[in-house]
Amino acid sequence: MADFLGWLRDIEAKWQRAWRESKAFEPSPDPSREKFFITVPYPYSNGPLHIGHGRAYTIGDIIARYWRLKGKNVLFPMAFHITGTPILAFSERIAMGDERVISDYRHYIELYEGEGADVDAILESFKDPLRLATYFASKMMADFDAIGYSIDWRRRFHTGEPVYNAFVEWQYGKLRELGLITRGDHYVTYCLLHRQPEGEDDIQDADVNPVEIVEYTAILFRIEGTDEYLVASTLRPETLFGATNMWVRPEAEHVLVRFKGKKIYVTKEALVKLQHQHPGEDLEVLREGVRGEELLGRRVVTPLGDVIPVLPAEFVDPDVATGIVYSEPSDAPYDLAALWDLERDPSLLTRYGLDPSIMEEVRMRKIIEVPGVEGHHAEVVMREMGIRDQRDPRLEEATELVYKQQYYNGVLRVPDDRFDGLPVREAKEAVRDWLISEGNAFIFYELNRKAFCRSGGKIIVARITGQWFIDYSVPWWKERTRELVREMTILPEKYRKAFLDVIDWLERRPCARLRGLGTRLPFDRRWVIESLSDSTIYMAFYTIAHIIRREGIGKEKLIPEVFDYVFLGEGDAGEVSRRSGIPEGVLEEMRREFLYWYPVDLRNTGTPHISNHLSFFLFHHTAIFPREHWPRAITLLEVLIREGAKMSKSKGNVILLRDISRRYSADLFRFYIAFAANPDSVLDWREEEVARARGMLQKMVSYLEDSMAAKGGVDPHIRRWFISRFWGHLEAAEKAFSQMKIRNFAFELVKAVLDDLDYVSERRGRGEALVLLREVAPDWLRAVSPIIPHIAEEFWHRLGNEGFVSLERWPGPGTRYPEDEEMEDAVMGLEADLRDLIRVLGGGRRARIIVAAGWKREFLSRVSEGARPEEAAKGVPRELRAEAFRIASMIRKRRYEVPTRVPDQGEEIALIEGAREYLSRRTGLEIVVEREEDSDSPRAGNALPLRPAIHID
RNA sequence: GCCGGGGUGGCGGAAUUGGCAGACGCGCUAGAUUCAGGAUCUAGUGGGCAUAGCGCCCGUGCGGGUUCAAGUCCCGCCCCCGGCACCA
Repeated sequence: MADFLGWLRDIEAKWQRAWRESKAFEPSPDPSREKFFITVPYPYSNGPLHIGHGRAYTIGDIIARYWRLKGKNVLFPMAFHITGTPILAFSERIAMGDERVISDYRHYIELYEGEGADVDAILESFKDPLRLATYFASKMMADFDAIGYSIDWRRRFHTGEPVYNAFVEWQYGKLRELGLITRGDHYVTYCLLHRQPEGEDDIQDADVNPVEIVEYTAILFRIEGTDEYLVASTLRPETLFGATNMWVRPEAEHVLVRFKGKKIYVTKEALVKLQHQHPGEDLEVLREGVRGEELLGRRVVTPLGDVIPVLPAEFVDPDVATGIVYSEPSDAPYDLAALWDLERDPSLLTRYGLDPSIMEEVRMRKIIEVPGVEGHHAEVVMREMGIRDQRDPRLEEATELVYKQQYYNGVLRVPDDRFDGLPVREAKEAVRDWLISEGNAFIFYELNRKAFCRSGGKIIVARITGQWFIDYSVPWWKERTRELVREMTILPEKYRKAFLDVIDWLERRPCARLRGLGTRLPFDRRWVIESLSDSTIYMAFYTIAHIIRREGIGKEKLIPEVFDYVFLGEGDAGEVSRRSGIPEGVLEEMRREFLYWYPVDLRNTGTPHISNHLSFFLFHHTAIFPREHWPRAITLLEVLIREGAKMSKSKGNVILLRDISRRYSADLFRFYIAFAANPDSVLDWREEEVARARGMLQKMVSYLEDSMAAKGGVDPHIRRWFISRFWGHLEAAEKAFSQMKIRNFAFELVKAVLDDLDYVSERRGRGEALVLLREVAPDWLRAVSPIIPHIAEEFWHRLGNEGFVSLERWPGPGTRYPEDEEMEDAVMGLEADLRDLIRVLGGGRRARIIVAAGWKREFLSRVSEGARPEEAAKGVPRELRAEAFRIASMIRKRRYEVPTRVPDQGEEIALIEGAREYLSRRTGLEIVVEREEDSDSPRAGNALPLRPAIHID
């Protein structure tokens, strides 16, 4: 075939059209048939999908088609997700004229529209985020169709549709009634430029260098003789016991503010953070523009009552926490280094009018004991590393080293019974809690690093008040969900543990934001339900979406009572009809449809969803639905990479789904996805392997074409062998499928059968292979149709069949002929042995094949029927008994495997005679068959049933 | 750090859960055939030793252990990947 892929694409388009026109995959409830409801999470429609997404949909479609073939009434629906900020953000950036985004989207549009389209007009329309979303949704539909997915598109929707909003509002009303929605404060990364929370996606480099929120303890130190406080921040409040002095950066700008009734000094940077972390609280600024040097030389009283001086240090960063720190040189390398600097160079003090004698007030104390560390820990480490001053960049490393050792092995040694003897990791929390409870400290949130949003705005930590949460920590809810996970099917099984761990780990989770597309919280309309939280039970909506659309039912009619009735069976259809204005019959139809299809039989998606979407999916089902409507199974896929590397836009190595039907072919893609890797391993898309897969399909098609009109005789043994193997492959495929080993499934169905056809071609000639293929073709086409439905459909019709192979039944079971399989294995083994001998001997002219004597067959027949080899050997005539025991010992050592049925000598001779021409052709030897009884070869005694002795001359 | 998943030939990766490790494929080697195409076909391919075959020894990150039998189970290490919560 000159242009195999071209031919494939043509038949693919043809059959896709035929399926669509005949509405082949639009199932309705049919109580006489078992249903199978499979879902794959809907895509987020902000741009074209790539083959990574395609893996889950393709495997999903293979599963859908398989169960359809097994006779189930299969529903495979799809919808589109538009909730959240990304679509909104892209739309806004297009409206703002962001060149990079515009160029990306222009490119996407060109990809789909081709020449002559008004790209600018379409781009212009994207200023409306909904238009952007629906544009890509419709393109995704076309992409999916072009891969041959058997989706029921009547049920599609997107998450911005008012009717969907009504559904989600109902869901959240339910969750609230159940007491699963709570409200409280929440700390987030917040952009000062945009004045809104911004997550990882909006922060520069956050994907590679993560931004985390860390908790400092901000401790109040009263300035002696005043009612004002310096507030120093620390990650290690337990070191307060060793505090020797305060550090202030001389040139930093500080402010005096009234906070929680006290007058406190912090840096001006810290003030902004305080304001965002304590919104709505009185934060009265009393003095501004206080330079750090003004504070130097004062004495402060620690919460422990010690009096310590305020000294200058340049390592103090005014933009970290409160911008002031206290010094604990025994355990903090930075502090010790700064003290050394001051001792070494008194001018650092005198320049601020401080008398160097102030250093005498600094009294280092050892408060943490670590086994094996003598003296001050910081000093020990710094001397080892050779660090001398506070500008040394290795101070970070030294700090980390000390902290690590102390965290694991350190014990606090202080004159305070409450804390003395506590391990460092416990002391830290104990001291912090004590300080806070006494009003001497508060928590100050800070980032682990400086961060800026993509537009350059500074990111800080802010408190969101009145944040709505879903409270996954509610014990009965967790327990119900655990029960579900323990009962349901999860494949591969190894992920079940991951689900249980996620359930344990989940606590409260914010479920709404103040920005983004989606559904508003019904009980607080300022908030939009966050995108992962509005997609947990939407599979239920598929069961009625087409009816809502068909009937033109609007949001206003979809009052909560409608969903109560349809999904929970609550209330009375007549009453609900009166209230909602939806005809009673329609309500009942929706109820029937839901009851028929629910629960979800299978949800298929990638492992990255375990810790979020899939767990929420399970949680929400157990909260809202009765047990009989909980999901039945989850199947999981690992990710897809390309040529060993992750696909990413920045690498420019993304293959779009759109390209599949143009650059490859639907069946080739499907086959490759199925064949390249099992779902639980990473699939590496490699062009060379794709070409290999194409070669296999081409070979398959070529066999099929040639077989269409094949007829003629076939060797009966070879026929039984082939037919038996064929059904064996189908059985193996079914078994593989049941374990989600899709690769093995594809292997058995395609490669294994092709290999057998090749073998028959070699053994008996291509003509016989084609006749055999013609015999099994209808069954083969049915079986492969889940993977390569277009090729299957094409040849199914060429064979003169009516109707779609896609709607046929899985074939079999067929007749197996284990003896023929075993006998042919013997021929293969014989060939291999002959080849070995030629290699060892360096050649040969003639091979005498000596088949085992009759007495061995009688003896071994008894073994194959279940007798123990030694027992059976006893029945052998005395003069042969030694030989029989030798064979028995071989059997026990697995040096010889007894055939399941030992053929008689005549049969075995016929077998080898039948293979003589083949063996001769393959080995270049003349083949002669002899009986052991008649042979004068010294090797004749080696002969065993189906393992003849060989004598080469 | 916490939670999870993994370390098997030159490479990607198999091993029905304790039962002949390396399936399948890539690559490589040799041969055949043909150049109308990214070729195709045949044989070999973990290391070592042997050889009239249907063998022997060693080998699954490291160190111990259980067992007739361990890639698989147990104990202790090392390394890699993913996730860690207003992100679709």
